[in-house]
Amino acid sequence: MGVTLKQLAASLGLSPTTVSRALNGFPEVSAATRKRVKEAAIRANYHPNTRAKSLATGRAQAIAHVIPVSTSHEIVNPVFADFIAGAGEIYSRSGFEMVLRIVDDADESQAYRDLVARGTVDGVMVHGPRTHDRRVELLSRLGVPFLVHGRTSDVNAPYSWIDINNQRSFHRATQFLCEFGHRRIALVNGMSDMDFAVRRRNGYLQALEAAGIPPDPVLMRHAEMTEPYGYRTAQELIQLPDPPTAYLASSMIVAYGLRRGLSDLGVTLGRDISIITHDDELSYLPNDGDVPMFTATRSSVREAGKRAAQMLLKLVASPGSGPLTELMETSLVLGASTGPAPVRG
Amino acid sequence: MGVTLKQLAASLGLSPTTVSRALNGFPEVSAATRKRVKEAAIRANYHPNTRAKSLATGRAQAIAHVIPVSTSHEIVNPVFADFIAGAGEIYSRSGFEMVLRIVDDADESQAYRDLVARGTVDGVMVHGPRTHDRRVELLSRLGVPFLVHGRTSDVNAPYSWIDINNQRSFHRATQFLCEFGHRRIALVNGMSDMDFAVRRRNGYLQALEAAGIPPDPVLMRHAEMTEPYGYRTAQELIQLPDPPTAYLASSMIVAYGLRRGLSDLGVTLGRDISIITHDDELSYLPNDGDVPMFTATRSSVREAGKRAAQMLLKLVASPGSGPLTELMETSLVLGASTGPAPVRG
DNA sequence: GCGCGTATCCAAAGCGGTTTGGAATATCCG
DNA sequence: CGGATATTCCAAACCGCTTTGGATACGCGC
Repeated sequence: MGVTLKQLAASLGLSPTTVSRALNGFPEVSAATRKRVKEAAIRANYHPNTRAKSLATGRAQAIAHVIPVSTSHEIVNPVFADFIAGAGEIYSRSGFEMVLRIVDDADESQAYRDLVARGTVDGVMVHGPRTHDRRVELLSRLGVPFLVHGRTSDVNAPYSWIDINNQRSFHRATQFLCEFGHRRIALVNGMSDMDFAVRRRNGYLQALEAAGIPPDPVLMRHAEMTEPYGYRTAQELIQLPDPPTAYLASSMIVAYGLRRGLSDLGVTLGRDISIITHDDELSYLPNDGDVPMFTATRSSVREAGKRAAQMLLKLVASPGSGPLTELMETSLVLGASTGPAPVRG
Repeated sequence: MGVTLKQLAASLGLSPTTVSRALNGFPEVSAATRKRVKEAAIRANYHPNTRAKSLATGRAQAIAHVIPVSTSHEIVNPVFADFIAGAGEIYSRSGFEMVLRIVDDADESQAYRDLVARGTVDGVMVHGPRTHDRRVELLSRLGVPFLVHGRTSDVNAPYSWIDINNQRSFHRATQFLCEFGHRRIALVNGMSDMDFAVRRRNGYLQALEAAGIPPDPVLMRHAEMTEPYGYRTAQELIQLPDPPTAYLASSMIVAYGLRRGLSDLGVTLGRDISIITHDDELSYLPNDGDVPMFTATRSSVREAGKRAAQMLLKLVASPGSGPLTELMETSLVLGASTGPAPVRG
């Protein structure tokens, strides 16, 4: 353990009060003393004890990220890693700590209560919101600043969130495919209770309707976004009497699966069959270059993490600043995986 | 904020002392009182303030995970997410908090000093060790319990770690390929300064030597483990005058890239060319089924996270318990991506 | 009835900081 | 030079909990 304020003060022949004020930039201390104190602090490698400080000030200087992992489908969404990397950068710059909680969604409510009652953190980041997410109501009631990465429907109370424009993205992507003459377009989506999945489906359905294409339930898939899910889906759908000529994938991982499933059957992407995927710009799955492999709706989840952290810190600093919201637009990036619908034989 | 101990005590007509002892199971309190206190605590949704508690006890009840992210190669290793999910499960079961630090490796040393001097955590988990990692020495000197996920060479002081047997895994995998008649085996490895990459290369080299195959530097690749890296490598190596008939990949992501690179050239895995990959059992990249897609050296990184957390908690509980080490063996799982070396035309 | 052990509870002193309300010294001004 | 005003520092209370060292009351044996 390090030096305490008291020890430092004693070694300088000063009171703890003065040392505290000198280090925290209060005006009631002479410039000479402040300099002397600061130098001594560095020399002694003095760092104020976090717990004591936050007990005294009432601020925890920490943000919790609560990551739901249900026992049923134990998938850790790979976007968390990049989102958290972005947020962490902001936190350390602001002297905040990031507390991570992996929580089974069965006792999730208890986890939030606990976190707030114990005063462990000043704010909460909510991950993976579902369509009707009770956490928003719970956290509002608990009166702790929080920000949702994504949104949830059917909640009347206002709340702070950051999200990408899922609906518009998938609308555009679908529209783009329609303009290329595709009429059988499959939607390979995430779990149906996730809010983002619903919004993407809405965008998809609206674009189909605008193009006068009746939606086909067989072409709309929902599941955990793994690579084999993409593979399986491609292999299944291609056997349909009237198979899709284009696919919309909800993540790069799924898109890789689709691609593998299709190319195993000798299909050439962008000629025989088209794929558009959402691309979170995960660092180990870059979809870049002059002509990216996939045509994609692109948005950096790492950047979202940065902004989310900034917004949440603002909410913590001034709780009255009302609900903050940010809707990030995605860019539709043209890659090698799309082309006009093949002319029917 | 919740109820305080003092308030709870006042509402019961008891002293804070007695309430504290009642809740923490001390014997100096009557069964009747204890029952009364516990019930009141639940009714009032009382949770002891973490900061006050740990200030009083001197234990932070928290573990730091420090994740290095260098500005040069900003990759967030996808295994972190699953490792952390495993560790987090153990922590919450033991009432510990997980503090995450994303740290630029330039000021990494400062981050550890800070963390310890401030008393923010009781223990530190070290991620992504390099071959000569100075962090081990630093943390030993700071006198904080720590555990390395992986190992580092050339450190004389003993330290605690958990690792998979990288060398043995890649030895076995290489040997397996040799027995199938392969003599041109590429190693598509991670960054060369990472400790795991060195150990895997050693295993590979030893197996080659045992089989009487001189190593070819051209076939040994090192880079950040992205999918395009695998793709590019496959496309490059196949153009060699004497191209490899088998590949060893350091991760599923890289293996996917290799597979894509090869199948784009019309290669059939397991017949024309073989691939063995290391498989961390990432939840969104399952390599399972009756016949997994890839023959793989398999080891669950999530399980490693669990065990690592348990070990670190043990170190924190009894610092004298000496360095704890665990070497996890991998299993070599036969999949569809390997077969005998093709007979030369 | 007295002394003593035991059961039960409490007052007060920390833990390491911040912050309020002075006190002591220096500075200024008429 | 005396009093008002800054300037500079400090003692002590407090944040919410644990824990030491009693205090009180009770039961028991002699």
